[in-house]
Amino acid sequence: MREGPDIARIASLVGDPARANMLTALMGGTALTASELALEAGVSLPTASSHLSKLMEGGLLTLASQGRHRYYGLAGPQVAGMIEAITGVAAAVGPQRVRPGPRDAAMRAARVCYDHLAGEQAVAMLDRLVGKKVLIRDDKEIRLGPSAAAHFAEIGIDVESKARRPVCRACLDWSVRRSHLAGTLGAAILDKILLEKWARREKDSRAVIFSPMGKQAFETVFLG
Amino acid sequence: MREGPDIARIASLVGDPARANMLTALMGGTALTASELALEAGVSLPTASSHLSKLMEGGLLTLASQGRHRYYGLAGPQVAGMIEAITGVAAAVGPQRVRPGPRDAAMRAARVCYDHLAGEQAVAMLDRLVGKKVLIRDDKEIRLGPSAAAHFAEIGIDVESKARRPVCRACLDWSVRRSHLAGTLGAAILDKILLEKWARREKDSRAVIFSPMGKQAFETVFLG
DNA sequence: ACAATGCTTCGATGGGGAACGAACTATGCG
DNA sequence: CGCATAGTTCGTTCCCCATCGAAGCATTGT
Repeated sequence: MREGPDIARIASLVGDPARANMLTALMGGTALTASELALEAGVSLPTASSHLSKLMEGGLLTLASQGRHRYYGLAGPQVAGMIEAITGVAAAVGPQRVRPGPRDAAMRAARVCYDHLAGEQAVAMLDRLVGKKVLIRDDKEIRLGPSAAAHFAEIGIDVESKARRPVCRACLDWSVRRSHLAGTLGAAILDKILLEKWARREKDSRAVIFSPMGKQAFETVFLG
Repeated sequence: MREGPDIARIASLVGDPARANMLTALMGGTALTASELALEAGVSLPTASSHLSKLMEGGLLTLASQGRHRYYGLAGPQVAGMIEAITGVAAAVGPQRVRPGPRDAAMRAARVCYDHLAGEQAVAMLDRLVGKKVLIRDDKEIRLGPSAAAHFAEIGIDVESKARRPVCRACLDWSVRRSHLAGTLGAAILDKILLEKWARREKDSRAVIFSPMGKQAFETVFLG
């Protein structure tokens, strides 16, 4: 019978699906509110709150209170490294799934992540925006570049942040293992994509299917 | 709501105390039988068997049947790395135990991590090898330098990689929070240390105790 | 002061899974 | 063969904890 660092305690904190989803969401590097995390995890607010207090007690999260908002974030790089290690094993061991069907391919290409676009398309888009210096990537953070307002106004998107929620946020993509764009800007872009009918959402799935013409338009506007 | 690699599934496997004890025991690097693991975990044989089949199904263990004995071992370095990462977090946030005992000091100084050396000694060694440009550290990756083959041949270690496993790999050290050397080269070095009797393994522990002379020899060869 | 929002606490419910004893299978030994 | 050792499977019991609705605090806005 062994003793030492209580590894089971830490692992079991990550071992609940709701908590695992929350932690994965926080891997983007930005702190999120309890409500946002409840959405990410797919549980009610009371349930999320309970989970969050457990994660706090376990030392995996930090809390920054700002008025009536409470921003939860990962406690540090060591915790992030642990999540990444677990994700690595899960990814290595997981693909026991029988042949990735077309749905999986579609999911990898483009899917909804809460309220914004994720997948290869989304990662390519963020790369391009950063390449054109419309957005500026600092370490793990993303900010608007000087030309951002003009650039997005042309497309018909207002980058003024009405809500308190950040305009830009990096969100880690599990299929590509790189960041894509979240935040109100990411949400606005997804809205536009669906509004212009460049793509439609697959029913009962997070996959986003672009029409041939829609893909062309998307690439012209965001990857051009 | 997120999807992707099922991290909760993997984490919950580690999240049970009995299973966590088994995995920790297997971090020593040697495969153990079901009965031995039942003892380590402090559970009955049927319970242990049930846990082991779950760990097998989760892909965390390998099984080698030899007659009526069934030897369970960690599935690979990636799994070992994950356990180390979790241990690191647990040690960092853990209930700062009243005064670290001598055993803990020994563990911090040098211990076995699956099949290679970890602890302060191992971190110092990697630093020195990188300093001498025998190894080259790129971001998170470690490669052989031009002089590596000659350098290790002198010591009696062949750096030719026969297996598919990488020769060098960085492994995060929970006690020092820095990387040490894993991979086939790391394993070969541990082999040499034990073969030359520079150090012995503490019974029922992962600690590696250097003799005064052995430490001297080790430092001459690897830190000189 | 009152309403609205964001979040936590409380209490009741239900399901999952960890535990063990007993019975069963498999390998080795005389 | 029969007996012993090593492990797994089965069935039962029991406890922990994830879940949600309702109610309670706290902060902000009007």
